[in-house]
Amino acid sequence: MSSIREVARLAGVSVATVSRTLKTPEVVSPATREKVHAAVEAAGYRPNLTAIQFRSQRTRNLVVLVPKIANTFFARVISGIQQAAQACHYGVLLCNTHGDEQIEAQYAQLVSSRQADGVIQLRAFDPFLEGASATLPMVNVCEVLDAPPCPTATLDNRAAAREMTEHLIACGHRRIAMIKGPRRSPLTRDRLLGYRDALAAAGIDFDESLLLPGDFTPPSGYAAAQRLLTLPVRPSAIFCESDEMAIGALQCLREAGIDVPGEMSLAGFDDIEFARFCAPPLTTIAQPAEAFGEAAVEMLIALIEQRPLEIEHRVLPHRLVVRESTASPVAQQGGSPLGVI
Amino acid sequence: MSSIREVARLAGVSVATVSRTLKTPEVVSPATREKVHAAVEAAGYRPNLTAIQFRSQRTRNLVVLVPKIANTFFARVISGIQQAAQACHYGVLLCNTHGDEQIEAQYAQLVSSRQADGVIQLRAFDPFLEGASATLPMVNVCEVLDAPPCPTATLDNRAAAREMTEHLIACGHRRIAMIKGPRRSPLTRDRLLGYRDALAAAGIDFDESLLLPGDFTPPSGYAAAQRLLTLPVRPSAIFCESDEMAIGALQCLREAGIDVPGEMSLAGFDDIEFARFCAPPLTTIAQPAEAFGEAAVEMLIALIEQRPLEIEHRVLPHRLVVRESTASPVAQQGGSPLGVI
DNA sequence: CTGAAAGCGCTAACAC
DNA sequence: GTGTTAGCGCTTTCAG
Repeated sequence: MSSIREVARLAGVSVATVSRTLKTPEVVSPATREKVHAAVEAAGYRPNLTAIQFRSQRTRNLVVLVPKIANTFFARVISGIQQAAQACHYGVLLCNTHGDEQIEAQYAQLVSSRQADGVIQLRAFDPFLEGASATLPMVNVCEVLDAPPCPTATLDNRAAAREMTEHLIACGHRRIAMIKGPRRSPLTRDRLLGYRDALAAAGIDFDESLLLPGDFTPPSGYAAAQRLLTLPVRPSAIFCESDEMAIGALQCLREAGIDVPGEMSLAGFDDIEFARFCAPPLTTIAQPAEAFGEAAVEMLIALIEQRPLEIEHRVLPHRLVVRESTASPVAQQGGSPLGVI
Repeated sequence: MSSIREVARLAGVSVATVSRTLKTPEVVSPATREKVHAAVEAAGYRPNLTAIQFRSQRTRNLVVLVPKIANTFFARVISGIQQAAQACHYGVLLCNTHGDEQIEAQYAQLVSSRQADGVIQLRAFDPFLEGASATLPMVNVCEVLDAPPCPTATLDNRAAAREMTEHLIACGHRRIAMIKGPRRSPLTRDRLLGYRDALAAAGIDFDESLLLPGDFTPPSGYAAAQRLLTLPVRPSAIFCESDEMAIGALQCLREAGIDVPGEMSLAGFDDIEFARFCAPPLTTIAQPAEAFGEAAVEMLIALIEQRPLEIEHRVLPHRLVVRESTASPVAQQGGSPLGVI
């Protein structure tokens, strides 16, 4: 493992000159530059990154705190983060937190231990955030924070939920159930607001019994759908706060022999890859997963490099994607087989 | 940012004693240990990881090279890696290579630059591997390498494909198509071997026209299924080398009005989360994704810490999961609606 | 059991 | 333009 010293010896120059040739070649004469490069080659020199990091107090690493790596949506965000970081010559240190705050805090310490220059958080409710963000560069994306102690990028969840609800109302539905995320999540609360906005605008009474909690996973969607089917007056449409829950709900409806969208319209949220491969393809709200990752990296690096942020809290665009899982409840009498086969 | 020196001053001991208290407490007297711990507390001391890494020539970081982070299967493997690494106090540096060998080589250099202690590769065909693995700790999982230059963990792909084919034959199928992965992949070749083993054992002639190439994505499965439907004599079953391709194929069959499994049996590979939520739920081969990650970490850390490996090339267990997408071609006359709704 | 001191590989003043 | 030199924070001999 040849060091800069070995290269200097080979090139017949000082270590400082080697360092300069590598870092700021313009201040070195072309002739010495040549010599140094030749020596680098000859020595098979590879700079020791740990020494550079140690010396420069910069690691060019970002830590990413994610509740569940294997989640289809998060995986796309991570992919976007990795992509953007790589372009800026930053590395990505990945941490699966399982929503465990202790693990989160522990990993965030990597930054105070100078193993990383900043952290990207993909979730909300963080006591540790409040204290930590004061001292270390941090951003939060995808989730909603009520009093964000750091820059954020989110969706306009209220508007998105309103649009979806309006779409269902426009189809002719008036009894629209909602399978929700965890109760205490601000994100879920915002979406409820949008749902109620749309209801109110259409003069439809809000019915609390049509609200079921879930945890964004298929099994929770399945369970919620089951409960909805036991209601004295069934809804004619179900709006799920994640495609995964919608997929679980779809399974339940299929097993119960209920045709979608013939007898029940179903909508999701996220537009994961499999949404278009459902039977029937799922109406949903597309979230710009990779763009969340890019925004996170962009903002975090600005923070790290002490550049001012133009926008502290970004709102990324969503898009209502209408596929075949939602239709008019009138058509539900006919029950087009096209929706099922 | 208080350093070890500050702690030493506060505790009234030397820096060496502080270092020892932190690293090898057993060689320090209980009394001094107390004093040091108190001083650490008082100073709010956080060890500087970059200094430790630099000094000790160990980073406790693993780099993971993955072709596509957002792939459902890889995401699970990554999750397993992260989990296992965390348990061993190692960090995970994630790199999306897009199968680009230049990027892979560049990232592998992180190790020679001592930014990481070893690399986990999740794919095959790597010219750089041959040279690199000689010098740096590296393992390869999930993929198949013909002349592995490093420890590996794989499936017995031949046996798995044989089992699935046998299952289809046992159902009564004799014309079984296969939608395959990229041609040059050894993994895909092994699975073809297993497919032919089963065919031969059942006395069924091999028909090359039933083999279609794909790239593991849903669109490629869709396209391949389309081509199969134009065949003069259609197969009665399709075996896809990934669930994602099966999902694409299922979409195609649905659009063509072909009932699964009534008119066509369909099988996948991987057992991704959505396989059981397909309509009908997909028969597939379950791969132990997280276990691949754990095996990778275990072997790599052994390599790094120069402990001998009991097994150089591990074969992880697979499992045939029979769901509703495969059935007897005899039953295909009746076409149970339960399969579709 | 503890302290003094010598670096790990690199950068950045500061001289020349 | 280039060389000399003093560390960055920590570990680790080597003495005591």
